Amino acid sequence: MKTEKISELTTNRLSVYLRCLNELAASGVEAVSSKTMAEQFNLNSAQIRKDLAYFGEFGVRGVGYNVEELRRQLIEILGLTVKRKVAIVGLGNLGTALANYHGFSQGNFEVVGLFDDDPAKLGNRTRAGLRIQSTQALTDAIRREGIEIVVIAVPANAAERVLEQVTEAGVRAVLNFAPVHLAAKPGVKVKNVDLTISLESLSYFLANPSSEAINIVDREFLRHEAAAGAAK
Amino acid sequence: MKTEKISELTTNRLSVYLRCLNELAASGVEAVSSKTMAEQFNLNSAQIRKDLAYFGEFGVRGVGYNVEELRRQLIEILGLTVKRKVAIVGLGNLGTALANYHGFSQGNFEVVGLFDDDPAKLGNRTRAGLRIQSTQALTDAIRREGIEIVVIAVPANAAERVLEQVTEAGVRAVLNFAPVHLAAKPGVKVKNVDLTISLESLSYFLANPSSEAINIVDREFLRHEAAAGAAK
DNA sequence: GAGTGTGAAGTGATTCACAGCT
DNA sequence: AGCTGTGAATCACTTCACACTC
Repeated sequence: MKTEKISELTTNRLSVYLRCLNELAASGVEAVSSKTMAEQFNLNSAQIRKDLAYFGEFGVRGVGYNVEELRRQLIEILGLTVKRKVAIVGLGNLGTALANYHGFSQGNFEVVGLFDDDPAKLGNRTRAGLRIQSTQALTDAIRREGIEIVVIAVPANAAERVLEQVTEAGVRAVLNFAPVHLAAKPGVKVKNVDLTISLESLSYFLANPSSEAINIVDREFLRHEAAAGAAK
Repeated sequence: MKTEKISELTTNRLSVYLRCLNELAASGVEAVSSKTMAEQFNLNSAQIRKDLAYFGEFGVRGVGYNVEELRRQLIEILGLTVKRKVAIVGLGNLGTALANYHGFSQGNFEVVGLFDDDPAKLGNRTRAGLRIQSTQALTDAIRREGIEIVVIAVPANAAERVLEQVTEAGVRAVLNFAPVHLAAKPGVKVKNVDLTISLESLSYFLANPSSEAINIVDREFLRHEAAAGAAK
């Protein structure tokens, strides 16, 4: 076990390993080797071992990893032992979608607040029965409810302002769907999901079929897309 | 100008540059330097110059880049001169959201088909007035309408099957929202958007505040998340 | 024999630094 | 003087290969 800095590429892969272990556990499999897991996502087995070794010695030489135990360890490492409260800001099409999206409220993340500027939307409810509130109530709600993650689904020009407001209120984790680069303060993490980049990347590929270079495509599985930029 | 292999990290950044140039053009700015652009997304100016230099010599030494011309060039490079037809498969919460999502149908991408297996959904219409069709009609529609991009928004266990079907029908670009690693055939590009990984990544950060290492966060802006794995 | 944990080597991406053009 | 284009240097990530344990 080392105490180096952990790359986000590594932690992203931990999520994937966890998913894999969940399935194995559900099928009653008790042990698994890095090689077996590696084959599932064309990844190198050494990479899996290395990723895990950053956090401890979870395996048994000659045997492999105990599925249940490794699963518990990953849950612990990823901080999934506690439920995180989530607020969604911006209830346009995408925000509304996310509010109704099951995988979102499911499991370890619970959407507890919806906020929008548009007076016409106030009071509307999503399928889950949550009421849309004014963004003026956001700061209060974050503090009162202990909201840890904010999803920004507002137009690009409003995103920076929302980030400032929620950072001010003490939020340190933000999932940003607005197509802008947000400059986060140190200590605040912004993950970006940029559908335009994804689509244009596909467009590039369609326009330049030669870019298909098989070995590259392969290796690019699981690089992460975009993480925040702290100022300076 | 080189003819090396272009990394997806580079093409993702091209999208960002284009966005920036669109704004500059809208504000009437005529020329811009790599340094100015770099400051906007805390990126290194050499990286911008290098990214662009893969495709040609667009700048003028001592002066910078002409906004309009570089914009045109990027549009050309990214294949955004033609409109790409898009189909969405899986009209659950997320798929429906995407179908109604404006940024999607806007600009260079046009959603022309919605497909779902659930008989109860058939015939339903989205805001834009599109009818949901059976997935049995998918293969036909792809060929008839010239659909180039398919968005997969079905549950994890159905995603692989959809990928096979649309690949079979000739689609070479796929945007996958299902939380699984899809093994694409060579020549087919799959971009993954995995909200679970994003959320768990934020959870990891909340659970391990020490992971905040400022210089790393900075550098991680704009790495891409996950691209397909071709078999083998 | 099988499979982990890990230094060392290899590969790829970013940044530096500067020659060369305007 | 200012800014591009690019080889060289640096840095980060992945893969190899093997000592070690069960």
